[in-house]
Amino acid sequence: MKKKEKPNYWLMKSEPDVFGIDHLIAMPKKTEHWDGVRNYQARNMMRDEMKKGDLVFFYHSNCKQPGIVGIMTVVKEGYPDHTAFDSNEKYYDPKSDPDNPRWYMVDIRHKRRLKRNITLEELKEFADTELKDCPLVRRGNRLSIMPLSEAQWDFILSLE
DNA sequence: GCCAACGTTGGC
DNA sequence: GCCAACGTTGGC
Repeated sequence: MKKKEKPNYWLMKSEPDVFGIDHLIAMPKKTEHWDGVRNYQARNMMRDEMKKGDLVFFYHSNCKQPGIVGIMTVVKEGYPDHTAFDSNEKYYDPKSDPDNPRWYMVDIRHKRRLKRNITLEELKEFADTELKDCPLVRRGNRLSIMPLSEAQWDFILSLE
């Protein structure tokens, strides 16, 4: 009998003014490719580790009230970020060659909003306990995609 | 391969 | 808008 694999858990940041959860919900099938990531650590996670069916928190960054606003799911695994090849694109990178792409993305589908937003301020209260290993609540963290353990995921959801 | 300079992220 | 923290670049 085939056993269903457990999903991995992630958190992905985006600026609501640029692409927020409302933008995702407005997309056809509420699905969009997560382009524009130009950081190697985040790239590696999308290219190598994110699997179809994985669950992702949608985090709003660089805004009045940063925090987690919804849940998404991975619907397409890592493939080359074509926006890096197009000089008209904001995230154009001449060093990314279509024959040897430097940047990758995944496709993400909206699952649901949280019943209420869980703010960074609130999450920081657990920086020394339940979330002590989570880079999100550590000062100076700039990683736009990060993995969460199942325990961290469950804990955050329990705050909802 | 070191490291200073620079650019970007993102909370505040 | 400020600025700390961090990643990347490039001279040496």
